Amino acid sequence: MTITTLDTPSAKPLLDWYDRHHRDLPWRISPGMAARGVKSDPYRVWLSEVMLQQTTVQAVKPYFEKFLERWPEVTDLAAAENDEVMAAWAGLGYYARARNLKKCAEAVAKEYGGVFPDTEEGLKSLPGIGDYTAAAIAAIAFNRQAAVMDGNVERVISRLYAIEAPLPAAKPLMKAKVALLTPSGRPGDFAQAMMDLGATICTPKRPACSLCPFRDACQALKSSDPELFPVKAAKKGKPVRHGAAFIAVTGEGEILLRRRAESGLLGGMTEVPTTAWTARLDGETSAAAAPFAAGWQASGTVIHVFTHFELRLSIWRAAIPSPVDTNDGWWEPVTNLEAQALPTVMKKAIAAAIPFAFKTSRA
DNA sequence: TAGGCGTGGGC
DNA sequence: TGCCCAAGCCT
Repeated sequence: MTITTLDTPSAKPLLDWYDRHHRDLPWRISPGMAARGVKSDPYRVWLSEVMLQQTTVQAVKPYFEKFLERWPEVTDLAAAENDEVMAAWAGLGYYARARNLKKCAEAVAKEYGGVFPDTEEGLKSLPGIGDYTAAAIAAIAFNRQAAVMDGNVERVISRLYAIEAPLPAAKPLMKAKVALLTPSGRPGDFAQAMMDLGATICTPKRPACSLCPFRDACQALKSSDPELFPVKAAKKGKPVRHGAAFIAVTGEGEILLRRRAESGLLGGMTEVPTTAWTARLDGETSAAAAPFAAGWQASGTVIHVFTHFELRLSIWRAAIPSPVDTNDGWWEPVTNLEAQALPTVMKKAIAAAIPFAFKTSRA
């Protein structure tokens, strides 16, 4: 790979654009404040970056506020109960992030005396912090000249240089371009400016090129169509899996819940009893697979789409007078479901059998 | 390395 | 409406 500085534009127009058009976000120090010496809190930067992994700003905002209010410092999070953290994360998705968040907080508290390491290498050694997040924290919280590359930056760079090679193979080339473009002054603002640009101007569809600070330098705009970039490798089809979920409700208004295995899909989260989720549609989706004998009644089907498969869950409901002894799980009052670590698919399953179990109809 | 790993919004 | 997409990480 040959990289030259000859075709590298200046970062100054981008930084000037950022000074005027940056987004105000709960975890962000505005460039004006930063220029006056206000430092961003590494804990807040880390917390927001982990939450923002593959997750939209709008989805993250309420979770960030909730976590910060409940656990104001990394040492507070380190001392929290795992179940509390998982319940607080419920609904945000990619639950391995929550497990790693807790592990990371504990490592920072115990191994680093409650202070985040200030180098990419040190940060990357922590659970849940990879290439992107390590560079982002190093740049934003510690003002290090790290090459920050996320999906936004990939899009901006691929267009700026009209990179024809498909992702993910083209990543090293793109990262080298980012490194050349990253200024030694204001590296954190540069990283955030690239991401704001990708989120608001250099969007996947219908980019607003006339408003872009790189409009004079952009090779895709000059010689092609920016919307054609980045080029991506072909995707594969999404398989369908089937299963059954069982919602048992006692006369006292309790529901049978249990805890999923610690690792894997929805690891460590709470669920209602379900069969295995298999590719085949067979007897396993019938009431014969229920956790105990009762008058199980079909209550429709819930379809939930995960990243790599579509789940069709047959819902079965039973009203029983009092709790039944089961090998695992517990009986939880329906009025206390909001406090459980229930992923969205489980809220949908419960809502299908008990329409008023949750405040919002969506789940 | 490529696949596992959630969820909700936009078009 | 079915897809694409969103501040990726881990194995």
